[in-house]
Amino acid sequence: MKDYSSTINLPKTDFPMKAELAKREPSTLDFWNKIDIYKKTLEKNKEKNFFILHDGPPYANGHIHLGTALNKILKDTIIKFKSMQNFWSPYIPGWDCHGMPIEHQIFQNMNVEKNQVNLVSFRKKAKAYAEKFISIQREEFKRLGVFADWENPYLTINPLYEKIIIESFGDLYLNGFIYQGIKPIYWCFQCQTALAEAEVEYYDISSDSIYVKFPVKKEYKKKILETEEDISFVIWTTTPWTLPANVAIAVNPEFQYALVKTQKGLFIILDSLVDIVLKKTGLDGEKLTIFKGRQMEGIICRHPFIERDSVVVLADYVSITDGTGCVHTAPGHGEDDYQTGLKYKLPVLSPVDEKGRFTEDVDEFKNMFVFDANKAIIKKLADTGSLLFQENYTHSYPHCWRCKNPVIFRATKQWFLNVDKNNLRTLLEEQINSTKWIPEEIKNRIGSMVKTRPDWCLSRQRLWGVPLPVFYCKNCGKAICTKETINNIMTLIEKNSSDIWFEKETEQLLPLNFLCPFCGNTTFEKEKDILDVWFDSGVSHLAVLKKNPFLKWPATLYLEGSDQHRGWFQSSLIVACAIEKKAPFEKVLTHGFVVDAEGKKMSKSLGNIITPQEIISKYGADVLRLWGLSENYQQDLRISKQIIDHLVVVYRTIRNTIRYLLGNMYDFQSEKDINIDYIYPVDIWVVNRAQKLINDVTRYYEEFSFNKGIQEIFEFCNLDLSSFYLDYLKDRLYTYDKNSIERKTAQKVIYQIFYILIKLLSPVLPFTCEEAYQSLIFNKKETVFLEEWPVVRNYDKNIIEQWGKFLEFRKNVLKMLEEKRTLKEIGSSLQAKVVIRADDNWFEFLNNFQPYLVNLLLVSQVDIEKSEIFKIIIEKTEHKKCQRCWIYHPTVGKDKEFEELCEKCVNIVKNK
RNA sequence: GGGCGCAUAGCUCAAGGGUAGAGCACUGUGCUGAUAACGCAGGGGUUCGUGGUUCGAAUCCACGUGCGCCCA
Repeated sequence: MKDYSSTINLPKTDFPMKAELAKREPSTLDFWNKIDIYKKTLEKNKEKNFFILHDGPPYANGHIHLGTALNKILKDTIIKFKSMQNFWSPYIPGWDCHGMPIEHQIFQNMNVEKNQVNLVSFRKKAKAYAEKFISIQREEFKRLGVFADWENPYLTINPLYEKIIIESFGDLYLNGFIYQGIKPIYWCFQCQTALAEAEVEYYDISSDSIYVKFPVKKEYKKKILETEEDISFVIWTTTPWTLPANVAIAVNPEFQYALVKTQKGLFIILDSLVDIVLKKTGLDGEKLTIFKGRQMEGIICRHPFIERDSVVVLADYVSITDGTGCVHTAPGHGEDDYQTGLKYKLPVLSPVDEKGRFTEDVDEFKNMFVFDANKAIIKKLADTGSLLFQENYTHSYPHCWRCKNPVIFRATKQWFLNVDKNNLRTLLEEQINSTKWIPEEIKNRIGSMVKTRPDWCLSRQRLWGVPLPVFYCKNCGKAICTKETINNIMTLIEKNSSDIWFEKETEQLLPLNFLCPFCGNTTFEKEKDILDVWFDSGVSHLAVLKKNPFLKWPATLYLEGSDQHRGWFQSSLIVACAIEKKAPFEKVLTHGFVVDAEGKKMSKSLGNIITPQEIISKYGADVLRLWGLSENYQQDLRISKQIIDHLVVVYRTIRNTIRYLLGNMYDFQSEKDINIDYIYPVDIWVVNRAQKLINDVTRYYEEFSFNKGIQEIFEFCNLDLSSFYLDYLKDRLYTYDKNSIERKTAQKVIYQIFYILIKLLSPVLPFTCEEAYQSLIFNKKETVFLEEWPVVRNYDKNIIEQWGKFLEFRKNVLKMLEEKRTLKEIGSSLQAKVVIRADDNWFEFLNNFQPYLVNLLLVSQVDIEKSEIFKIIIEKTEHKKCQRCWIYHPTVGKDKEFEELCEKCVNIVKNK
């Protein structure tokens, strides 16, 4: 038997089936780099509509993880999409460079303490550290295929950026948003320094747990019971030394409290703890009444040993299991207490100095170290008859990470941004309402946060940051921040970076001959605290969007993880509303967090961390991108070996479809070819189907639902192309004459579909699409990213519907064929003859598809007969197989010269 | 402990009161002219649990469980 494979037109392409992305992607990166793709794609859209995605700065510490990778992949995909849609969409990446984690790391490297360090050299080290990780992360982001202005990122350590931070602070200060208040912080009396949350470690210690009477003032007793007897709240504390700062008693509004009559008077105790308290204090008791905590709000008690009121307040953190249910509250000595204090506008007392000794505000215990004062205070309570009970109590307590001593909570003077100044909070809420939040539900989340949030504490007792640009007069002690001082600092910082604040003496930071605006004095001190890093990034829209004429303010889109509701979204919004009276973004899109196969977060201790580097080096960046983009990223995103394996298969399917299209276009290369008219109905269908694909995918991308778009593309490749259209097309492509109308029109369709697919996929799989695009033999631009997004032409819904019905019919035929195949009556479907008994409707419908039914069903014979009932019958064909086109045809054997061929093939072979 | 959210096939996702649906994976099979490919068919679900509303609930309500983010 003769081999005819050399006489048919088989696919031919250099585009390999095996992706080997890890190996191939770097050369695509080189290519992009060489042609300066970011600039080129940008210039294409000069003077077009703006689409400004403002990059939230990742922290310049460590390598990127899957979360940061996901964030950049999403941003990049959106920008690539918008750029192809001809939007002016520059992408200026940023980094957050100041702050605790870097400071902490440098201290560990240097192995010294905060007050031992040379500020200037310390800051140099911190800067170098940040810069090191900026370069590392930059390369890692580039490797993901992200197009950006990598040479000109915005950095919060750039002097120009720092200048804007100072300017913004000054702006807020001069408009009255900034005030000084006091707030408790962790304080190490040994190291004499403030500690951040990350710098405390919790160990168990044994403390004095005491129950203390707080008598209710006479005029408030009737709120509980009309009686001549004294009524007292029994409070509980494990830090007796904080009692001098007591200003309130907290009760839980929802719990039941009892008034208990004992030998020592009437006591208010949480109902469920009465028995325990009586047992411990050795008292007998009788419950007189029961009431809800809520009813006691506002009752005023007397402090047991200081002339001061203590008011009953409500707090839901009051525990049902420990103590007495009435919690001693000192806003100067605890975070919970402070928050409650803010709510009730309680004074923040903190009569303790930096060495942990009582100040003169506590006359009786003045200069006494607070932990030593515990005993003295307990004695005092016992002497005055206020102490009801005392025991040792073991509990977890914060300690300094360096000296390992227990820390104290101590309130210090700090700078705040007043969220209610000039109705700022109302403006924030209005602006939240007029911003488009995606998904919509997150509006509630940020809305309720802003509604209840306290003033923003801007002070940090740290070294690695931008200084709080405030001076204090050495004579009158007043804080000074004026237009003049701010301008002077701005000029200095622009020239020298914020290091200058730490390098120079106070007077050198002030304008020449500066006088205190309050008292005319000439000597000053500079503020030692620095600004919260959230303030650094919170002004990025001013420093980046406002200062660059090629960008615009407000941004079109912010896109960050859902943790940024509390973070950057809020800090940016507050700064913008206070200064510009408007939100800095039009839309805000959020994504979830990356979790493992079980939905658990990734952590060292669980050992379930997967890094982007692992995936890229094994499967390539395009597979990683496909992962992020084919999940619903508005929820948490799972990742596991199985998920990646699945995506590799999806990737291969798409790649292979593209490869097949390319392989059949190797000789399709002129405008003349493109201008042939369609003649086959099935071609017209697939072209319409592709238009619907463009329409659907574009709509999904517009709403950032990439997963839905990708699913549609994938199903198009699989269902419409692979399993039907391309399978059907093989006969036309392979067996007809190279330049026949059958083959050329098929190629035209393939060419068009290829273009559509490549464009729709290029924001998602940039490496693969570029590679495929470069394999195209004619009519291409320098890069696929200079192509324009396909515009949807009108498509005929009727055609799509008709063919949908046909494909359903085809499915039935295939099922019947499979039955015969199982019975071993046929192998290839080309061995089959299909007899269709059709009623009038079906007869008419199927006749529309003649004379192509044999081709469309990939069988050798189709007979349609009219009948009452619809039925499909499969028989084995009686014809002989053509050895060239494999179709079983009645003309096989008719030609003397080529007895093995059908009429069509005989003609083609003879013409060669 | 509080606020916000999520839970549908082994995996990624659909269905938003009326028989739970795709693709992948899996199993079987055809082809050997997309070949580390391609075609066809099949099995696979207490829709996280428990109650409630309803003629009828994956869908609406309540409570719970698990998980995530933020806060404490």
